[in-house]
Amino acid sequence: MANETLLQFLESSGFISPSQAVEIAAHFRPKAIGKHDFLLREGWVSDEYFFLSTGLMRAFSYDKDGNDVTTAFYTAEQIVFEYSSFFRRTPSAENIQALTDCEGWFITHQQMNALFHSRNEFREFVRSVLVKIIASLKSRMLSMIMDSATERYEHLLREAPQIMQHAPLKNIASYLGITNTSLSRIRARPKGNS
Amino acid sequence: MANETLLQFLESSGFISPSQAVEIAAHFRPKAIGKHDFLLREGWVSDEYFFLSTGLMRAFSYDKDGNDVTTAFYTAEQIVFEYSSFFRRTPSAENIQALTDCEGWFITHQQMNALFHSRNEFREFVRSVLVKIIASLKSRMLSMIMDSATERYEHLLREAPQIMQHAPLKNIASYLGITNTSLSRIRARPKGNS
DNA sequence: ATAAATTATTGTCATTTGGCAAGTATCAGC
DNA sequence: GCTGATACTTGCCAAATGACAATAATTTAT
Repeated sequence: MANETLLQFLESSGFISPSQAVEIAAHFRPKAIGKHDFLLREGWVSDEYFFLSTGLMRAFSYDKDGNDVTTAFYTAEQIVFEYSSFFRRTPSAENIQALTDCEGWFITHQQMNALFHSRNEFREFVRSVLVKIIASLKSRMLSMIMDSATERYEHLLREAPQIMQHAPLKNIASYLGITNTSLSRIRARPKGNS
Repeated sequence: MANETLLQFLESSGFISPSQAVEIAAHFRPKAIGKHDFLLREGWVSDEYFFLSTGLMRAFSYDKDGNDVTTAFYTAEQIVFEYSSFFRRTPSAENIQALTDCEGWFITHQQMNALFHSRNEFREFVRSVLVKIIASLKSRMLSMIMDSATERYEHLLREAPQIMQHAPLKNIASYLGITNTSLSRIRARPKGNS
């Protein structure tokens, strides 16, 4: 497994030059995760800053009735970790699981912190990753407020078809904030109908 | 206006010592915002990293029908800025407005970046602020998925009564993702009823 | 390949929430 | 204090979504 995608991801942030990317990427170690295996389990402290180069993952926790709720999907070329747990060194409330066979590269919390404090460009990179996470959470939040379930579904279909192809519908339903029954009906409804 | 609350806020992050807090706080300048005035308007680039020491603010934007949607409330002792706009130097999609007379302290983007790169402890502080924002967005997201409108309302009532006291109900309604009609009914409903 | 388990769809009906309009209360400016 | 504007409440009904249960389809394990 070569690390081209990692190099490209580091550079695409706009803060890291090609030669810096090579130096930084040298700290990352490869990691493969089989379908259905876990990157993180509830109660663990997230210790890996994981770049997903291929595959699909999801994060989930449980509601008060014990139902599994998907809180996030992670498609290729994203950093996957549990932000609160990782930075605060607290037990994670979430699980992160592979929906397909996955491959990627990781550094530990300690390595990440060392790079963060020693390299301006990596610092900017880390910050930009956090800002990107905030922006996507906000837009999902806004969508929950302003859009109907149907619109949210169609948006996901348009923006992330990989998810539709590989994730079970019940996971997609809870991610969209609806029941699987409703999702099933939305999908059955002839498209373009009001 | 003395800066004790700012000092205390910096220290309470756990990353900044009292003497460092004094040095860092020295860069902040005081700012007062009258009720209904704006800290940020749609289209501007957010350039102030603003610590709100007293008062209440809200962020809002507009949906496709032109309705005002409250995206966030900011109570005292929080950093107020538009994350994407501030860090990416792009025009803000949101407005940030004072709901009561407000006072606080700010540094510019440039000052913030200088401190971020020159001081380990401030760097950790900035990161912890971003992580806190992410955590609160996630818990609000989860609440949108798992809780009923009534539960979300009661939760807000419990966790942030200042908001209930000073924000118009229509702002609270859009923040909770419901219409003001529905909020009105929820409030009218005898509490504890199912 | 088969059986068991999981996942997805569909029917029926209840509940929640929304849309609109009328009426009431509150607030801001003069 | 008046007056107009804005905000809030309430009634009526419609639309969206959920709950539960019965299939149907698909996946997984053997």
